[in-house]
Amino acid sequence: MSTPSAGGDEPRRPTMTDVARVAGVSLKTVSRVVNNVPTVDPELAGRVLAAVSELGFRRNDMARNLRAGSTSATVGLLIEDLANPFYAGIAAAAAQYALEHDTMLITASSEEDAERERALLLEMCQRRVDGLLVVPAGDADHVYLRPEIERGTPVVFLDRPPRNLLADTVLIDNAAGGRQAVEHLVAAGHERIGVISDWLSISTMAERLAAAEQALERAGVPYRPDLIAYGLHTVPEAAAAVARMLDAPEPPTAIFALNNRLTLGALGALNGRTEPVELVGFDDFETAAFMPWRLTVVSYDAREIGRMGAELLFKRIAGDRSRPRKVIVPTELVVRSAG
Amino acid sequence: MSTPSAGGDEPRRPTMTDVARVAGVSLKTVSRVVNNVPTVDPELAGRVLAAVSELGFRRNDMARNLRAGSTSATVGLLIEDLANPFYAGIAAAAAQYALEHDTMLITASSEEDAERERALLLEMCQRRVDGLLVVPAGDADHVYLRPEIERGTPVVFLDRPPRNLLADTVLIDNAAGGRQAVEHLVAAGHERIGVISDWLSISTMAERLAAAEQALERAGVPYRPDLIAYGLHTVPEAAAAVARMLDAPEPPTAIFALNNRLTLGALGALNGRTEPVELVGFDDFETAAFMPWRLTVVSYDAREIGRMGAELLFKRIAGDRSRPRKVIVPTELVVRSAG
DNA sequence: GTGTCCGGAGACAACGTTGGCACCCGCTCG
DNA sequence: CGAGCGGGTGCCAACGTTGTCTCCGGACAC
Repeated sequence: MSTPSAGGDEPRRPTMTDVARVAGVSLKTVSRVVNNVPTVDPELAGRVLAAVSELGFRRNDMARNLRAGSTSATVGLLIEDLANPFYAGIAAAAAQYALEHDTMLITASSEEDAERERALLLEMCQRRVDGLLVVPAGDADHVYLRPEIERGTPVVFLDRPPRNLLADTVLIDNAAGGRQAVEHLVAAGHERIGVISDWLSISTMAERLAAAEQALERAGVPYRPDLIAYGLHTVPEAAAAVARMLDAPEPPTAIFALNNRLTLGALGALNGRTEPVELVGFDDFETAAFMPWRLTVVSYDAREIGRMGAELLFKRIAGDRSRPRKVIVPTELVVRSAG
Repeated sequence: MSTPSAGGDEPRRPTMTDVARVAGVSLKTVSRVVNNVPTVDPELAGRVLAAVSELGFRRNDMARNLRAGSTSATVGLLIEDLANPFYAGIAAAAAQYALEHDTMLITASSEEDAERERALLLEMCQRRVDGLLVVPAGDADHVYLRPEIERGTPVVFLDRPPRNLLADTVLIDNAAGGRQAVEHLVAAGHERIGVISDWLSISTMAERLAAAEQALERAGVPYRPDLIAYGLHTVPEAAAAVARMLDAPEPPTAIFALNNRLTLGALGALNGRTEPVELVGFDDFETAAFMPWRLTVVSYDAREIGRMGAELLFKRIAGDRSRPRKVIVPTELVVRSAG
C-alpha cells in the first residue's frame, strides 16, 4: 500500500543532489553557487538558481555544521523562569547580541531545580551548542560542567556564581544594593526594618541579606530576628510573611524585599492597609513608578547582564583562553515618594 | 609550529570512534551501548561505558539527527519582543510543552519588523527546526512560508493570523474583549471614552478598535474621532496622546488602552493628575491590582496561547494533515475599583 | 607546434552517527 | 553428525554538505 516515491503525500526537503539533477550540473557546482563562490559560469549559475527556486531548496545547516567541524551557530541560555521579567530582559539582550554574531539562542527554564538544570545543560551540549549562558539554580553543583568546558564548550554564569567551578561570571553588585537600601531606610528614620528573602541557597539572596544585616549593625539598629523572614519563594508566601510581621506586637515601619517577586508579595500584604509602611524592593519593574506606596527600588540594567554575558561568551568561543573574568553590574537606588 | 595531536591545547570532543578505540570494540558496539540496545555482552558494555566516562564522550546529536532523517528535535519561536511579559509568558509555556516532547526551543524577537521576521524564520528552517511558532509582525506577508510548509515544516500562528496563508492559528477573542471593556465603561455612565491604539496594521489592534467602536455605537454614544488615537507604539507616545486628550476642551472621563504598553503610557499620563478618569486596559499584568486607579483589565491566559500553539504544532509534526484549525482563547473582564 | 598556466567543473572523501546486512559461534534438533 | 537457529559482533553505506584533488580545455609564450 505504500508508494515510496508517489510524490505529494510524503513531503521531503530537496537536497543539493536534487538541485544538481534538475539543473544538469554536478553537486559541487550547486554548492559553489549556494555559497557564492565567484568562479562559476554565469550560465550554469543561472540554471542552478532556477532549480533552487523551482524546488524550494534551502541548505541544510545541520549537515553543513557537521561537516564544518564542531560549531552549530547556536548558544544555550538557561534561566530560572523565562516568564519573569528580570530574566526575560536578560534573555532578550542575549538573543540580540547572539543574533549580531549570526548565532541563535536556545532557551530553557530550570525552575530553580538543580537536576533539571543539569539535564538541560548536558542536553544542550549534546546538541553541540557553541557555548552556554547559565543562571544557576540555587543549590546546583557545577563540577559536571568541567568536562564540557575542557572539551571546548565555554560557559558563562549570569546573576549567580558557579559552585565548584571556575568560569566567567556576570553578577549584580548585591552587597552595594543591600547596603544602599538599608542606609536609605535608616536615614529616613526607620528603626524596625523588616527584611524578606527567598531561599538562602540562592547566592544573590544570601549576599543581599548579609549586606543588609551588616548595614543595620553599622547603623546601630538592634538586631531583630523576628523581622527577618526567608525561604519565601512565591508571591503568596511573601505576602503571608509580611502580613504576619505587620500583625505582630512590634510591626516594622519599613520593609526591604530582596527580589521582585517578594516585592509583589509585600505590595499584596500592604494593599488595603493603612499603616504608613515604607517599602524598598530589589529589582526595578515597569509599573513601580505608579504604585501608591513610597516604592523605592534597587535598580540595575538587567539587559546589561545578558549583553555582557554574551560578550564574554563570544570571546571564549572565538578562542580566548585567558583566566576567567568576573564582571559586576552596578546598582542604583531609585528613590520614589508617594504619588 | 602547529602540533596537531600534541593534546591539551586544541580541545576536540571525542567521537564514538575514539571510544571504540579505547574500549577495544567496534564503532557499532559503542553505538549500541550508547543507545541502550540490550543485546550487548555485559563485559564489552562495561568497557565501553568506562571509555565513555574516561573520555567524557557525549553523543553528537547533530550527526545523529542528520542520519535519522529530517528531525532536529527543535522548534522555533518568533515573537515581537522576548522582554514583554505577555510574550515571555507565551514563550515560557511553549518551552515547557516542547520540553515534555523532548524538544528544545529556539527563540528570537522580530521587533515588529517584517523583513527581520522573514530572515529569522527562514534561518530557522535552514536549521531544520521541526516546526515554527510565530507571532507575526504587523505588516508581514507570509506567502514566503508556503514552500516551507509544503516541504514539511509546520507553522502555527499565535496572537495574530497569518496573511495570505492558511495555517493553524491561536487567537485571543479580541472582539469580545473590546466589547466587554466598552460595555463596562458605558454601564458606569461614561459618555466620553478615549481609546488609544498601537499601529492598526497589527491585527489585534484593528479588531479591538473595531469592536470598541461598534460597542460604542450600539450603546448610542456619539462618535468622537478626537477621542481615538492610534499609531502609538511606545509608552511615551501613548502617554503624550493621553495627555493631549486630557488637555483638550472636552476631555474623556474614561480611557480604554488596547494593549499593556499603552496602558502603562496612560498610567504615566494620569499619574499626578486629579481628574477621576477611569482606565481599562487590554492585557492583564502582575501589578495591576496595586494601582491607585480603578484599573480594570481585559484578561486572558497568555500561557494558554503558548501551550495551545505548541500542542497544535506537535500534532502537525506528528503527521496531522487535517485542515488548519483556529483556536480562540476567551477573554475575561477583571473589574477593579480604586484602592 | 608544443609546453605551460589557469579558470572552471566534477569525483571523492570526510564530518559523526545509525540501519542493514553478513558473519561467527555455540547450541539444539532431526 | 549436519543443518538450522539465534544471540552477539563488526563491516559498510548512508544522511547532506564542503574541502581537496584532479581533470579538461583554451589562451598564451616560446
